[in-house]
Amino acid sequence: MEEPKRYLVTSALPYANGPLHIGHLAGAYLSADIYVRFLRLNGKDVVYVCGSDEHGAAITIRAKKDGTTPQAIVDKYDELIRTTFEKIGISFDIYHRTSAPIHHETSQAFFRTLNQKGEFIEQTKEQYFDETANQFLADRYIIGTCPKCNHTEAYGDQCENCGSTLSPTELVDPRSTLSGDKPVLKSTTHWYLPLDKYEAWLKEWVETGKLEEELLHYPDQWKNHVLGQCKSWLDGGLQPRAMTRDLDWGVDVPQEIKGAEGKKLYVWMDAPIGYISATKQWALDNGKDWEPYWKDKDTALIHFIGKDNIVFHCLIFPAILKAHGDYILPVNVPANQFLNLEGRKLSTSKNWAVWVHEYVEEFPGKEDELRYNMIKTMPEQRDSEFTWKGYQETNNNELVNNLANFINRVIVLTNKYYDGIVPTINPDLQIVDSSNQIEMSYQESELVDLHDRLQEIGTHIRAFEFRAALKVLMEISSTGNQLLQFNEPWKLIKTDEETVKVVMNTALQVVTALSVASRPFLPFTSDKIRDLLNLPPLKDDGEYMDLLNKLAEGEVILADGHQINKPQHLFTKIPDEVIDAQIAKLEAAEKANKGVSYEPVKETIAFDDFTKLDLRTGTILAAEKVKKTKKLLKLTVDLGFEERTVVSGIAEFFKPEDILGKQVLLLANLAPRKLKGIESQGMILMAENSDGVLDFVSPGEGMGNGFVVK
RNA sequence: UGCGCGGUAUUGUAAUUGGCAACAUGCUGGUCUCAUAAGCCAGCGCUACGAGUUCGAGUCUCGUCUGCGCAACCA
Repeated sequence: MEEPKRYLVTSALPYANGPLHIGHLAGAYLSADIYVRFLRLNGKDVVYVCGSDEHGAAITIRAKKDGTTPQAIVDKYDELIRTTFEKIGISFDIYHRTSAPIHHETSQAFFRTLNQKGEFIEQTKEQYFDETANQFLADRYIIGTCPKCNHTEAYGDQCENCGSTLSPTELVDPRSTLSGDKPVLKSTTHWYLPLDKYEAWLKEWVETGKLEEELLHYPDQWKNHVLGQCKSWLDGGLQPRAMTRDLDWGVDVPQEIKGAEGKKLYVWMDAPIGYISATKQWALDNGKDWEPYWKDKDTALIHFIGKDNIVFHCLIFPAILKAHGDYILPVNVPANQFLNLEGRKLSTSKNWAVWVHEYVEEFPGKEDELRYNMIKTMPEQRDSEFTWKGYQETNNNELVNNLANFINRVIVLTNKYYDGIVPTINPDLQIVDSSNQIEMSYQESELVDLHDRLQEIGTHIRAFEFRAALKVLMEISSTGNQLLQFNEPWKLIKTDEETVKVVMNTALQVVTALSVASRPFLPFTSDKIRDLLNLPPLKDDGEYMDLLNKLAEGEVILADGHQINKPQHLFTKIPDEVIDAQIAKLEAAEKANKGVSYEPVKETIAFDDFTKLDLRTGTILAAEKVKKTKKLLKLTVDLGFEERTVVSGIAEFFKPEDILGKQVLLLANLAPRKLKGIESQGMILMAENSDGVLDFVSPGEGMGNGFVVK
């Protein structure tokens, strides 16, 4: 494949129901930002689009909970996310929103075309319906008792307490979140995308890069885990997937289509089309034509996402694009894995996160410090980890001691020796080369190295190896330090002023190169270095390319006689107190969050209701894991007068051998029910804390079996 | 339970086709004094466990343990 004529780069649309945390940045935004900044610096035609994903059931529910409207929720978070991105330097060409009219039109037109081409199949299924609210209920609108852990507030699609994936019909005692009533099953019709029909070409396209004999991408350039996950889905067989929902918040199914009343587009149909509508808006704003970016085969479409979105961007969205026709498919989907925080998973609901909007408030002017650390530990191939200690170390050891210190040394010496004017040199003089430590002319040593390293950075960035690229950037700074060390201009100045000029001029060329090469990673620092050198800020328009060309021609990149500015520190050390405070904050926030998670006391019951429960003491005689389950144990409990078989969802907390002989309380008159084919005759009483950890509720020492609890 | 991606020095991360396991940090020693007590030089330290294929395995195969994700099952 040839060099593409233009690039369309997307980052996953953030969901507008909460602020951004560092995991978002590490997943889909920093990497894309580096990539597009680099392309722009090489004079490429690139458009980088993103926007807020503002539809879906979660937002309506959030609005109801907060006593406000969905629009108010998305307005609030769209604004917060938008400004946060801007402050941390993510350089979108447009940050759009899916609530915009142009998006509604675009996604409806897509649906219309697919419908007209007969790509959809209509299917009728039974779904819960709230008769009071007079509407069908999305999975998230139904809560009930989790069949696994008996958590009473489980959602229709998932129990947040035990993490089980559920379907609404499995919930015990389902209730509608709208009215609180028990919903009824009613049939509803939806439009399904027959992914099974596309499976063959999707498989060939993903695995070989070929579609209808045309090579569209090289699979070996895709990341392992991306290919792996696609294969996993493809091998498992794709199923038709509903592209519509019964909701009142989202993009309407085009109303002229029969049966469209009350139907909205499924968010995963809606959201990726947001990339297209954002591009359209960008084109309108800038007097451009959007179509080549999506329809011309010379365009490289690249989706930056987190690993949770792989299937949507590698299979479902391509299927939609191809079913529509005329559209190109992504040439790569460089998904990142997940970033952990201090050894644990980031969690919005548990408040275990570093919020980016808080970071930029608390660390003003330190945007690049966060970017640097996150690029360095970016989860490119596997999950990685952010720690405050690590953040401090990379800042102090690498940014301050290496990069900023080198630049400062050069600026200080230039001011001291030459009043800040770049010295004119005698090109025949030799200096000590930093890599070979032998005497060479400055041309053949440092400037050639510099050229090679700059090119190497580009190679890495094009291969989505951002950590590796950053490493090479720091090597440039390291060799700068070596250059000064080996030549010792502060000594040499006493004996050989002419050679010192060569050393300093060379060092200034290195600093100039750094001002450009640092740009994709550390945009704010790039501006600061340009200012120190008294050069205009980069316009992100081919400067990297110009620099490489000049170096290749053996030309200098900072001219003799140029006046630079006075020294200023680029980075400062971050002391322990600041780091300790952040760690304390993290723990406090989590604790505070825990404090509010007590379950509310249930409604008052009469004594008679209590006496209906027959609670008995018993001893666990036998325990074994129920096959093919993660959570279930089959227990045999001795009640003195009889033995009971009980299936209990405690396998995640207790090993069978550890609970033999354990005395427990058993609800003995619970109606038996079958779990994985085993009849469970009762329920073991467990206490559960806010982390979902279970423990037995046991009688004191020496109590026999079979006795009544009252 | 199945599938996918992982497990590398104190810590964080590397390692095209199998070929001397690298970088940063850390620690030890040396050295410079332009610089933000920074820099530079030298040294120490690692492939989860067990087997197999191979002249040669971090890399390939099998098993065990284990982290994460996805899916299935699921009162």
